[in-house]
Amino acid sequence: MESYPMLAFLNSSSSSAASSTNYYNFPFSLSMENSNAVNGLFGTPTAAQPEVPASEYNGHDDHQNKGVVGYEIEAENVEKSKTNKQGERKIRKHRYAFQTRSQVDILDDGYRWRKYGQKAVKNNKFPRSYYRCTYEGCGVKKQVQRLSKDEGTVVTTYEGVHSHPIEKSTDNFEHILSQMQIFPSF
DNA sequence: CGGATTTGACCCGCGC
DNA sequence: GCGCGGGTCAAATCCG
Repeated sequence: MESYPMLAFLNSSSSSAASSTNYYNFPFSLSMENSNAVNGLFGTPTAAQPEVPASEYNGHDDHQNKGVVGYEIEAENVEKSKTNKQGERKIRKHRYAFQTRSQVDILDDGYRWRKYGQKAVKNNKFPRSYYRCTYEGCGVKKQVQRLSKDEGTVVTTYEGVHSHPIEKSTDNFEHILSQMQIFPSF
């Protein structure tokens, strides 16, 4: 539970932008290029908490001094057969929750998202925003919520895998980092 | 004008 | 069966 895979990922993979200053551990953004890598990385059960409902974050924050916390949430079965009530396949989607510290809610990871909903969360004065990837055929979703207790903590939950390249250049990665203030574990 | 956002309604699963 | 909470839709609105 103490070892965070994204650290290894940052070291091994494209850390060009982060090479100059590597005191921050930025989980996604870069990794979104090849979600498979993320899938493999997080496939290893490192987290002690298998599935933590997002609501758990609010009242119970056990993130002592970790700037970034990432762990896999394996959803049992996310079946959304709203329109057609036929026999929908029970596709189990992988969900990855990243807990970061940022002043802004929108952490631009290079993909284009369209906001499609916003709901108030129980035990949280901040709402949760729902985004969907606008690429045709790409049903990747993400939701962003802010801890009411720690205003500076933002939890981003990704759901699904992108099946297309990134649209925006990764040059703005440093810009993304400028938006964030991540506190190292030590 | 076109695409993104806002926002209340609607839907659905679940627990009582 | 009903109410609640979470997730999504969609019409109105905003904005570049």
